[in-house]
Amino acid sequence: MNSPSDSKITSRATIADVAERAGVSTATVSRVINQTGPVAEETAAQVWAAVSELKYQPNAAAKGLASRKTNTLGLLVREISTPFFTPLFRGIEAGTSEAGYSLLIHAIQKAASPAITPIHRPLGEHNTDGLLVFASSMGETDLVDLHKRDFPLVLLHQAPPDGLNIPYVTFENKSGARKLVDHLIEVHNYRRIAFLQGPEDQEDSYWRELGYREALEAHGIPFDPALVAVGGFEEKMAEISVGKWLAAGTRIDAIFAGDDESAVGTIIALQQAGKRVPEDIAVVGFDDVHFYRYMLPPLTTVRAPVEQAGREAARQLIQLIRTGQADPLTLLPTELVVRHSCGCSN
Amino acid sequence: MNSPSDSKITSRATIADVAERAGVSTATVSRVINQTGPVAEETAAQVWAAVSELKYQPNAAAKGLASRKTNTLGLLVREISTPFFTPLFRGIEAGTSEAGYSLLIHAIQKAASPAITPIHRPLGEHNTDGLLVFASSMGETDLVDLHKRDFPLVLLHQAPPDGLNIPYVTFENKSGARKLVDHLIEVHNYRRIAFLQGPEDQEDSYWRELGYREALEAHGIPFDPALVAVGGFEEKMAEISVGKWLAAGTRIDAIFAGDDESAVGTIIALQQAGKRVPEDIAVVGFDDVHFYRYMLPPLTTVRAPVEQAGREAARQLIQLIRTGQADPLTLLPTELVVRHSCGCSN
DNA sequence: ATGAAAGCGCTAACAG
DNA sequence: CTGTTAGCGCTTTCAT
Repeated sequence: MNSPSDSKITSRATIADVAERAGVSTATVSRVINQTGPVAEETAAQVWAAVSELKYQPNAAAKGLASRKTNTLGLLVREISTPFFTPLFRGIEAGTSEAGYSLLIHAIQKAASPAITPIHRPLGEHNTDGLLVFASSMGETDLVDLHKRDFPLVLLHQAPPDGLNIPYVTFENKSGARKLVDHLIEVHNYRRIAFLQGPEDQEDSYWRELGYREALEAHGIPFDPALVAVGGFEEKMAEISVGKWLAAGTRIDAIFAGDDESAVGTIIALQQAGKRVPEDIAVVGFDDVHFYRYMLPPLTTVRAPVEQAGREAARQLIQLIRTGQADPLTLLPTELVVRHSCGCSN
Repeated sequence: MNSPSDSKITSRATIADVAERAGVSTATVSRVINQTGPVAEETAAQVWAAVSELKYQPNAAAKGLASRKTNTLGLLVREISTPFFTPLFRGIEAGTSEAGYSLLIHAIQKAASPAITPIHRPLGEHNTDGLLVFASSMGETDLVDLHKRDFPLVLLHQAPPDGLNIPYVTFENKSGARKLVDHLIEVHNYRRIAFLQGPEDQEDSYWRELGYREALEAHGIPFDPALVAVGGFEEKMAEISVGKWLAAGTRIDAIFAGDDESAVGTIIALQQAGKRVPEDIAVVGFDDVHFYRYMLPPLTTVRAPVEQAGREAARQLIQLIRTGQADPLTLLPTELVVRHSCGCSN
């Protein structure tokens, strides 16, 4: 098929090579490849032939320079190792590649001092056509800055600062939490329900707490500050907080751990203290992390459509890039998943 | 600080703008920014001042075009959702960003027909300075092709085809499996030990099976084909295979599930059939997936340094890009983790 | 329907 | 130590 001369190919074929091979101009090659502008069928065929003979692949940098776009989306995240990240990432990747974009990732190292924002600038502009910003991975200053410049941005699990019109996708944390706590109260008659807060800068946590409080209020249960502690959406932190409650002898019927990670920590702390879950104290989580399906006891939680959120965020961003417009707020529905840790005999 | 004129900045500052502002040539600006070539301290200071005043950020595409490198590493993966992926990715990201590179990700969709390799070419060349290829995410043809062109490649968990000199990082699957099965035989006196194979194209699986066989042989236990089935490094597939053994009444002392995912499926199948683990049948996994720490019973497994493998792969690739050389084979050590599912009372 | 030519923003000799 | 000047490979008017 190929000429025998392709043994020591060092540099790749350029558009000029293709043009020469096909006997046309580079402009024509560009037209057929990008389907921009009319080209005679015959000519196009020749060009395609040359392309495959030369195994031509356009140089992305040159293309980007000339066309002023990269066909690349940037993703800014802080913490990669949460089980939460896997489905999210999967969704983002799917939404991105389905639309023909590439994904450039940048993980902010947790260790970095909080004040001094590291140079995640490489992702800022000109390297990507738009940015997906997860939770609090970018400082407000930078956010405002980029937005002022009309750089396409979509926020994930974090509301835009002030009244900035940056599209924002998350799921129904409040109503999910509400359903969960309603269940605890209505079905199981628990009254002393504790709550473990997530990280301060996590909006999800704020809304979940609101749902928790609303549920209490709706059932005439007074809010008790002694029943709220930090869980940090982390196993260890939850373990510690629960340990303190136990040590203090706080009377508790059930613990809404804020998320599944904390629920795991909670269960561990409880079991180590000789408490049975759910007989002595019930525990519920949030997110429905896949890996915890087989926890013992099976965890009652709220299913958050994490993957879908990722995909939707990518979609919004691409739409924003292409049309300049996107939905200001995308709220994905959550669903109560009743298993056994709440006391149900599922 | 800034002039009040920065309200309607539309296009970004270019190197020419900086040069003008600082009263020097673009070449000088380039020199100070990239620290290439000598520049008077005073001049440099002026340039930096101009840079920050203009909030200048180099255009990556232009830089890439001119310098013929992208400072970007590509990562090719097939399946993102395995728990295995999280730590791997974390390691890769760390190794990549520590060296000042960016990470471009491309996940091959599983659904795609096996024969027709999709165009994952965008990652191929010119978009990245090198490629990290995970397991069998790239067809051999493409691999050979890229390698022939001297495109920097590092393989993860997959040996290079033929005698191709492509650096390759993985962990000590064989000796890990050996240690595991030795433990089963020597400590617990099991003789009828079954093995669940991973996917055919997964090299890891091959080596684990070899370790398994070696252990049997070393203890004079004849290899019994009836004790080997497919697990696919998947929960469901393992469940099915174990179900078949159970249905067939195969006598089994212990099951080496190939990996942790399969171990979970194995335990589920066993428990559903009313068998106790480890009392009736012991189960061991491989990888030591973080999320399964709290499985019941606690899983005896082999800890694979997944994150380290990712980081190391990134390092090797960068070294290959920079120096043209890298270690042909990087073998990371594995460690036996004895918990309870093997029969030990840990 | 096609070609010529001017950049896109930056780097890298080569002079000075 | 600094400036001039070609390109890098591709897109995109503007002619034809």
